[in-house]
Amino acid sequence: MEERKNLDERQKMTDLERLRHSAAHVLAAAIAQLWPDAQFAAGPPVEDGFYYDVDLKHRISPEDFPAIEAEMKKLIKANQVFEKVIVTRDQALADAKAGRLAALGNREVPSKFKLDIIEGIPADEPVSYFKTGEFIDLCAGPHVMRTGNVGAFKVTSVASAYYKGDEKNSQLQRIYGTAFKNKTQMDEYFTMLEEAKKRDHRKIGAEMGLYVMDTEYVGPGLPLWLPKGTVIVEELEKLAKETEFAAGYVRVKTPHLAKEKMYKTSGHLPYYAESMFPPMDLSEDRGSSQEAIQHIDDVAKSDLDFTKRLLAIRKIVEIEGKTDATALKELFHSFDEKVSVGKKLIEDERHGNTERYYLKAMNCPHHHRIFAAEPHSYRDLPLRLAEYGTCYRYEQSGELFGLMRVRSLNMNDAHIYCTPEQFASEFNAVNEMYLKYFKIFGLEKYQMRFSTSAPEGLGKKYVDEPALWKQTEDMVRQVLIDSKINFVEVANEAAFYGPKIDVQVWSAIGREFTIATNQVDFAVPKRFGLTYRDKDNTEKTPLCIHRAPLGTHERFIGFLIEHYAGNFPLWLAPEQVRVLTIGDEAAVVDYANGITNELRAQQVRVVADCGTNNIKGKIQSAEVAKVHTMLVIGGRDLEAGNVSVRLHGKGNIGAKPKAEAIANILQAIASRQG
RNA sequence: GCCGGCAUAGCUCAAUUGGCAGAGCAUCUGAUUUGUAAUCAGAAGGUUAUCGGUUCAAGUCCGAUUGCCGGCUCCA
Repeated sequence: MEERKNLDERQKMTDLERLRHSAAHVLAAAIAQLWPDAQFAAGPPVEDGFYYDVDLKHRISPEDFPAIEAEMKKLIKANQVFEKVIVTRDQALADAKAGRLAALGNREVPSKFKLDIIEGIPADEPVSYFKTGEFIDLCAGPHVMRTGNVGAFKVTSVASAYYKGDEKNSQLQRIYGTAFKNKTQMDEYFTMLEEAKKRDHRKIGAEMGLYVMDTEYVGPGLPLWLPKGTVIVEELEKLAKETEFAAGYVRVKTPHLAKEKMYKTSGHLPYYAESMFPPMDLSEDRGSSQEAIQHIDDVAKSDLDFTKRLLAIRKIVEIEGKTDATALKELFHSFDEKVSVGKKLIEDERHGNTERYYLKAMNCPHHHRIFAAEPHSYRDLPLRLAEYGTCYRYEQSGELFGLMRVRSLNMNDAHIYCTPEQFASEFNAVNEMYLKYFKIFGLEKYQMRFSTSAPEGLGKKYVDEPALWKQTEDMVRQVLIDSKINFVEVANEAAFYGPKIDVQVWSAIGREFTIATNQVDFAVPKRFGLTYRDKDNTEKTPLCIHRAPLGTHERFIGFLIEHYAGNFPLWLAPEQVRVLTIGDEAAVVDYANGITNELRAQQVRVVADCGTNNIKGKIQSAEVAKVHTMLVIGGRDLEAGNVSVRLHGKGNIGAKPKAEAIANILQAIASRQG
């Protein structure tokens, strides 16, 4: 559920947010005009505009937008004043019951969501309305002065959302719109959207042949990297490996799955099981499990009242492997006799000869076992284990999104085991590495989101180690402050094992992406009993830093596609150079092939186009394929020992001696520039 | 997973009230011998996502399934 903003925070709204918030009221008033029985929930400004959640029998569709916009236009033209009215709590409750809130007049049914919201307003906060004409809405403000201040607006889409974001609550229609001071700014916004659409990684990825989703044979969210996409994958790996090698990392390789014991020990199962693929059961003797299920089925049949709960247990036994005795007691206490048999079977199963394997959703436990494989002295630390590890996460079907949200992912992962004394410099070095990468990719805008725990989550969402939480959070905060890195702190979003930093970057067209992560782990190494021998000859548990500066191949490349609009710099370009001949005279073709071979011998990704097509056609196809550098070769070039260089999107830059052109290409690739 | 929308050739899109599935690009064949963003001609390409239903007749109407898209919740 979204945190409720207090009045101080509300006053901090920017002018644009205020305008959009007001536009949301105008939208609600327009909808109330068209459908008087509409029940409104909340209508805040959001990043690109605003929305209002409404409960309405009529399904609003894009076909309704013109009518809604027309109503809004009338209200804006009327230039109604946003009039703030402070009311007593009783008055507000009475009005809500009379259906008067978020409405044009009294109604037969109460304004149910507003009623609920009033009840949630803290006692020390005043209750206020905003009135525009006959439309009265419960609202703390702030607003613009008049509806006429909403200069330009558009209703953009409709989607569904749960009341207060909780799936247990009723489902509402969320009407999205956007608003700006004037039409010029709104046009700029829509131009940006158009640009984003053109740069959509799914579109460009398909056009350039970078990856495909074979949902029929492989599965949704499981991308296949085509040869051209694999080039990018491997160039990024090369960059990461070089950078990590220089920073003192060592590389390891681990399998894609592990026994259940791994994730029971790590503590991931209770926190993370939902996000993992269901386990593979390799038990030699599955009898007990089958028997338990059979028994439970029989019990279920024997008493319909309990069917539902029994099926829930059956599911737990069958899938989750959770056989919590307390939960069983609670559910079955009135069923002692029947249940005792089932319980016994389940216990047998738990202690039985089970072999359950999970596809790994993260690499850390494997790395922990590598740490555990050999004894360590404080002299070995920090130990930095790096791996481009393939993980599998069972993302909900509705979450999958091109390369940005997938079920198989390759993480630029590493785990740094260090002493508390080493922590600050190690953590800082990781942050420095991020900045280094940002420079290479030309990312000017970034922000680190520092996520901390919340006291009420200890023992539930987070491991119950209050002292360690405080200690590590303080350490991280200090590093961030000392290094003057741009960061914001958000409470209650940490990983279960420690505070974390998510790195947000903005692409060339200003869209935000969460790319990388950097997490502190003071809990899991302890659970695996990892230790090193310290100077004082005692065994101590190391701290662990999880870090993934390039996130996953999948998301990072998705981001890069948009960032570069598919026009990759030379070092990343799937096809770096294409040699184009003018005609197919043998001498010209020989010269072209010679250049092609020379480049290929230097590891340059080069293709020769020596066919009989005319040069315009060859250039057209090279440009469409976003080939970075085109070397055009005709009789003139052959005679002079030149090549004519043409750069994608930049046009012809003229003839150059062959050796010079090749040297320039090699230099640009080696320096990862251009 | 939930709500809503969508699904026609490799890609982008056509197909009148239900009445013979079609075009451009890409592909293949041949011709064209060309100086910086598309040379010409021909061929091939389809159980209209899948399964079921209504109908004399279904790409078109109805139902289910799968996938994708926009959101919600979640997240690298």
